[in-house]
Amino acid sequence: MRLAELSERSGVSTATIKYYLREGLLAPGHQINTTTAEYDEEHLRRLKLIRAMIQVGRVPVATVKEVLGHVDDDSLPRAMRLGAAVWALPQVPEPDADDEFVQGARIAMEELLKTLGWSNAQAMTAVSPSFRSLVVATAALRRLGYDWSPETLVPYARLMRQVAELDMEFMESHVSEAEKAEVAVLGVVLVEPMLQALHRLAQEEESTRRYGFE
Amino acid sequence: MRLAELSERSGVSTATIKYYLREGLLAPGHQINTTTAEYDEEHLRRLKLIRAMIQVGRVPVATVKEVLGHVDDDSLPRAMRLGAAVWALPQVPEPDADDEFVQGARIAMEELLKTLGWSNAQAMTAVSPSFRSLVVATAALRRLGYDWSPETLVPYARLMRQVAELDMEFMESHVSEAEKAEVAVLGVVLVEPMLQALHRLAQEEESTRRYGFE
DNA sequence: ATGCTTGGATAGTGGCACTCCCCAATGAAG
DNA sequence: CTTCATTGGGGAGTGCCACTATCCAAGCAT
Repeated sequence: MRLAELSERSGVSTATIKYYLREGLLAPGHQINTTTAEYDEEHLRRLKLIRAMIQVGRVPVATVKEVLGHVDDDSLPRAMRLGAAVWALPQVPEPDADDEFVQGARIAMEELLKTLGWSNAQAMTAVSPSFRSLVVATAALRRLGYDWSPETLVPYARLMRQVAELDMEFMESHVSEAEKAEVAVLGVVLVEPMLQALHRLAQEEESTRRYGFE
Repeated sequence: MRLAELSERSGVSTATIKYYLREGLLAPGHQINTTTAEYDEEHLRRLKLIRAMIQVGRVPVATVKEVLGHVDDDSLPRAMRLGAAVWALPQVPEPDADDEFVQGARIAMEELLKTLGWSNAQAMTAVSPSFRSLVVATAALRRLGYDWSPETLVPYARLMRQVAELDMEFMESHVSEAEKAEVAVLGVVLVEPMLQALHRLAQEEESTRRYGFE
């Protein structure tokens, strides 16, 4: 298939596909001659994945490239590919380490992981971007005067652990379909917006159930 | 307090505060004369909230204004203020209604809400931005060949319902502190990044527990 | 009197995700 | 064989966003 067909079947304009090719998000097609390149089903699938990451997952173009690089890195075992890909996803900016709220939040979150017994996560606290996000969000809440303590977070964390178990089960049941770490990346990039949407719907539902429209 | 002090105590540059004032995010200070305005603790608190929404919640400036407008709308009851504020939050763009995947996803998600018995959410399917996000994400997954059916989502939705219950409990326990709908907005804008971070940490933990570093 | 700070306003910056336009080569149609 | 739309490639331009910089006249503090 040529560029025009790839564009039509994916719903992405040729100009944008060219842009992705230039940025190295999409592998070049098989070059037949100076003015013709052939694309296959794998290109189409990859393009759909890229679009989903950008539009649904709101992942920046540069980050998509990095994430896909990790996904394709055959030298890494599966769990590490997922880890590397997730670590590349955009997170909150580095906090000011001197800030008292940040320091307090960090200690509280380390305590949280200890309480939960998440030993792997505990070992990663110094470097994990997810842990950093957690600290930054907690610090922001504390700065606003909310005592967001480990005890408050423990039930949230246990629920998210159950969500992660569902993720893993979904992955396992689909390994045959696309055996790459792609499924894992989708599990983060596309499932997160769904969780967010479900969370907001659940809040509306619960809020209406409790308080009605008073 | 004058502008300089507001800047120092919030960690936001005077130029940026002026920008927020211009954009109408922050109420003007009490004007003493042509060249002096006085700000109070409420301004400081509001500024911290704005910063948290922008930096941690990644909410665009224009949206922050809209959300705060709903939060301050005394003519609405609490549940509706929360709803209005959440609806103003950025969501995925309007999907192509003609797309077959979008249509299929919409039907599947309506079925999901029916199964869950979320009657309020069900009544809102036509307009709720959260429902739309859910449909768009599901359609993207289906387009990639994953049969993401209502049955797969039910356990996720039940877990998010439990999360929403925790949110409500947190809100109730803090009504005294800042009785406005502010707490509810925080519950969405700041809790979501925390949930996301916890989700990713839980995935890492669960992935390592199951597969180690093979 | 002087020099710094104030609010107010305008213009500029840098990043991002495209989008437009031009090019020479080419393959398809008549 | 001639026309002509299409191809991949590349550079420049666009629109939006969140600031950021600069200028200004008025005032307050010393």
